[in-house]
Amino acid sequence: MQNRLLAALPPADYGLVGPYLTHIDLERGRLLYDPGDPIDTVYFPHDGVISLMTLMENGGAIESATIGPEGALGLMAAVSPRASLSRAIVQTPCRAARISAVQLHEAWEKSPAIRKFIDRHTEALFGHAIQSVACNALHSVEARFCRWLLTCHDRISTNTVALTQEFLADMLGVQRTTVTAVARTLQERGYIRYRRGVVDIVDRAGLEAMTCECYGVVRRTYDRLLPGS
Amino acid sequence: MQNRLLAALPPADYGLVGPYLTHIDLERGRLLYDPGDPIDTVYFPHDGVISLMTLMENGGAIESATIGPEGALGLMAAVSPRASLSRAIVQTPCRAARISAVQLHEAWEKSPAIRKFIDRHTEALFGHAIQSVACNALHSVEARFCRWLLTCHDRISTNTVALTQEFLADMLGVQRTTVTAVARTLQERGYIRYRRGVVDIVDRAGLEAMTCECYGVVRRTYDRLLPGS
DNA sequence: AGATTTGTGTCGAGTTCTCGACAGTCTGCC
DNA sequence: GGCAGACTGTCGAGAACTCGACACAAATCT
Repeated sequence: MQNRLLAALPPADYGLVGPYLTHIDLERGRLLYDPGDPIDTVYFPHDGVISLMTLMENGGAIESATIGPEGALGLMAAVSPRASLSRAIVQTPCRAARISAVQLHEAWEKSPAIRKFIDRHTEALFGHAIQSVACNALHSVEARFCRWLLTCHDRISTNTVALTQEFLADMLGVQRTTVTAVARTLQERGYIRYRRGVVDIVDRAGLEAMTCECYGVVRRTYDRLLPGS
Repeated sequence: MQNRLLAALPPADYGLVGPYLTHIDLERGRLLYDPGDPIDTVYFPHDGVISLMTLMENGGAIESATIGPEGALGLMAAVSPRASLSRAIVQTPCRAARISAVQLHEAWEKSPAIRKFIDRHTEALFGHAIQSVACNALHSVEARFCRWLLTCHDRISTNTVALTQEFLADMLGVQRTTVTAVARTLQERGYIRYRRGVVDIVDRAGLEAMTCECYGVVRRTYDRLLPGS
């Protein structure tokens, strides 16, 4: 599996970035950026999920968007230098390619194809964010729980996700007890199985029937704007 | 009052767009874009507020971001042609300058200053969106009501906002009866006065004390990234 | 093996908000 | 002036979620 943005680049354009890419493994929980950090490195996940989290004054943190193999973390820094607006942490263990923002900026200056996919990615990520604004205001925790699992499942190659209910509660911005209750009903319906720190996705179709439209909307936005898988 | 982006452009750069700007009045409620519409025109408000709304499948609509004199509507279309992701409607009567996306794109190609402010604006708008994701998940209707009023107040020159509770309920994604209840407590505390279709802001400091941190966070993001008023 | 830490199950009181209903009021239109 | 339509006030049942508390279970450490 390979990052979809990189994979879709024509050879000549890939040649501008390929030599500067470093391949790394990102372990779960690794902190890549905090708000205010200068974005000096751009990460292209090959699989797995990176979460963008908005930090609140009380120390809380809630997920505001995610990055997977269809995109990249810090991509806007290729246009011009900037600071991170959010915290970025590695959600699932992740192979990735990274490149310095400076090198990517040079490629951006030379390649229309690279400028185009960065522009498209920015738009897709914005679309993701505004859909989440609506989702968080309108939809139940149950629907959002399913959406989160499905989005994660799309980006990994297994049916097993390592996460604690406590952590997911933070992501969704709800109480841990609420997550426990939702997880129980999903397990009773046979859509998932879970144990301490692990969730298995058993019946994707079941989750899809229970999530809100936002899952599909965001997914289609990415499919429309960015290279297919 | 003048759009802050345009006002901050050096004369030489302004010369690239000035001749193509048309000044217009936008009446309240006017629909500028719906999802999927090609963005052929960019609007620079001199005062007033334009709302970006995410449409849901059931016909509902909820505000996901706002545009005021510190920014512009459709600005990303200056980079390359695209379709709107959301509905854009005029929230308060609004003087504005408009320019065709094609003309603005030509200015974008020639002027580094224009490219820079468009890039900054995109980032600020993204910051606005991700803060709203968190806000909608974590904060009470009361706090969000105050935030909405304050954000609006920043962008108009009067203490009077024309809006119905029904409409505001849609913006916030809550029931109209909830808005009524919140409005009543704010009036009892002397922060606002309202009557059919009109809200007067009486005590800004009171509203500021009651809103969430998100108001200040978004405002500071704009101040940091874009030209001051 | 025992001790400690971390994650989960459950309970219950309390709050916030939903959702439907209906009456009353204001505004503009004919 | 009267009518129609749009906006607001209020009520009440019920659902969703919060928040604190505590017991229990699984993983980790020594």
